[in-house]
Amino acid sequence: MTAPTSDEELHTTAAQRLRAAGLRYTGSRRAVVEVLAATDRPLTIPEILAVDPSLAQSSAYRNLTELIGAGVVHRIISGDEYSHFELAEDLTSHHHHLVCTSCGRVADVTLSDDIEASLDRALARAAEAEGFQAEHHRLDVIGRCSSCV
Amino acid sequence: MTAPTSDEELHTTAAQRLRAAGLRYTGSRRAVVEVLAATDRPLTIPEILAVDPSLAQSSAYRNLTELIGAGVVHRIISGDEYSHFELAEDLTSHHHHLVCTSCGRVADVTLSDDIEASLDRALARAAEAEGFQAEHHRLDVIGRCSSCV
DNA sequence: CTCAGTGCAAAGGATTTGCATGCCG
DNA sequence: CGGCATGCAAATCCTTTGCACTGAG
Repeated sequence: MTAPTSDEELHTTAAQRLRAAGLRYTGSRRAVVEVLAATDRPLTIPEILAVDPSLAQSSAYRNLTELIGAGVVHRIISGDEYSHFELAEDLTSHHHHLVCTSCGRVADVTLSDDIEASLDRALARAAEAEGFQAEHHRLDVIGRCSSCV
Repeated sequence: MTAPTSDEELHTTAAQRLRAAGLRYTGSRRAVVEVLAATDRPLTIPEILAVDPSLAQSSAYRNLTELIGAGVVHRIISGDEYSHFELAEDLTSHHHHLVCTSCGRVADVTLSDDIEASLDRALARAAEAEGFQAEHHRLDVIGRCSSCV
């Protein structure tokens, strides 16, 4: 459950998780993971393709779907535009998102551990009261980024 | 900023907000608001149309868009399916959502005031550190509802 | 060889939009 | 009357899928 610290470790983990799902860690899948690892914010498909134009759009979509299924990548549905993709939280660290209502850009943000802990407790309690089995939470801040003020 | 307590007050507020945007509070717009007011969870377009089959799909989409613009309705992007719609928070009360990964159903849930307060402070602080101007936050719990365990 | 992976193009599906008509003010 | 509102159908556009081909084991 420790987050990998090196790129090598990241790819090893990714390969393991894919293999566990009966899938291969191919060159293009590794390329997608590398693009996501090289940035500090969730990217859209067009952004990923812009970074590595050798990737085919359909394969990018398909590979991201597989990577999500294998628990290597996480998908963020931010709004009316493209989905954003980032590495799974246990490959990076628990964080949340700042979503700009103007340009759609998404940035990462972290909260202090004690806020997270009390939030988790409160959510688990509330979910249980509704007969819900909570798996995780999603917390986004909606606003304007510095370029769009 | 006080939440309306009666249906009458709700419709008055809705009409005011639309008028402020140069729009009319027509019968079908009122019908949409009534459907949303009559339920305790966010609904999809098909669900809204099922409750009131006299509504046309395109008009429902268009009216919801206008109502969102006027601050009467809020849109929830839950996942790969339809969007969910509910009355704006200041017409109901601040709450969050339990999203079922299995059936896509969305339920409302509230947290204690002190959790909300400390969360707001933490988010404002974190957003500011990123040069973000926070407008509001969105917090969803992802999990399984009682029917889908 | 076998079967997953890839790329192209076409299909899918929720949402939006064009256009002619209806209706409130 | 003027202009927003409505409904139908067609268009959009992100995303998924069919199919034939390539490549790793």
